[in-house]
Amino acid sequence: MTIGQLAKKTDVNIQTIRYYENLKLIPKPKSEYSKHRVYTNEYIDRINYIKKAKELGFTLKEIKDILKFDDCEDLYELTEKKLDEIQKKLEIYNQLTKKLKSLLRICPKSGTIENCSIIKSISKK
Amino acid sequence: MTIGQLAKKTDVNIQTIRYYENLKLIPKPKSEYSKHRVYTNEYIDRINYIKKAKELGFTLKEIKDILKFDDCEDLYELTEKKLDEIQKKLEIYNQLTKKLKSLLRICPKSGTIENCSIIKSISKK
DNA sequence: CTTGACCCTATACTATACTACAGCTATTAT
DNA sequence: ATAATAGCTGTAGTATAGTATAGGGTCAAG
Repeated sequence: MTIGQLAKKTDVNIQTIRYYENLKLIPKPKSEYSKHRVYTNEYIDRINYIKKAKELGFTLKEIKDILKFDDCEDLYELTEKKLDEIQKKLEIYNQLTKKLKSLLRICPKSGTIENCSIIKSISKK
Repeated sequence: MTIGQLAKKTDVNIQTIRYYENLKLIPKPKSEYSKHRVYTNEYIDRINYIKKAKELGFTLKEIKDILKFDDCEDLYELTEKKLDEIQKKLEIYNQLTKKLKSLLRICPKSGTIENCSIIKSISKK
């Protein structure tokens, strides 16, 4: 399979595949009879794996680590850490939602900026 | 007030203040008797305003726009858009939390990676 | 009037995750 | 055999929000 075909099958950009290769997220394919990269089907799995892990909130750096793990506990800890991070973000976004909603509720939606409640709220120290 | 004093009072890096000036988030201070930047107290307010707006989830680019608004409706719309964005992120993070929690629940926490449920989950297509 | 602390500009670097482009080469189809 | 298509490397650019550094200049105190 060429890089273009792999790109289509995984719905990932060609450049991105080469970028992942540079970051050593995927191995350089052995392309004995060609000067172009020749991929096997395993590469589809590998890239889908990376995509899945990204969806789970892992960074590329962390994914590189995951791919090297051979001890389950390390991954457990990383997943716990990740959950923690995400819950912190959740809290921030929950607060933000409340704040913005209340700003929108009290906004007259018209008039000049001088009387704008949103501006007033931002200006408060 | 010098830039160093302003930096201390607002708890913002000196370089960051100059960076904001470059982005035109804060005006160049008129420093008639000096070749250094001389700030008035208004600059403290301005920078705190920027910090507040950042907390509300606005990007620097958006804050620049907010600072130029003279119509309340424009800001209302931007705030609505921002709320929408944040709610989308909230949803993603909520789903992520559920997923990661269930991964951690079923993880044996020990043993080799071959039987790891987290890995298995990531590998699922 | 010198010295030390602070400030100046401009440029480069950080992190993250790509994306684009120039200039060239390989492969495939006709 | 030739042309079209696709691939190659290496470098640079994108976005976001800064931080760091080199090589100077300025200011205030003693």
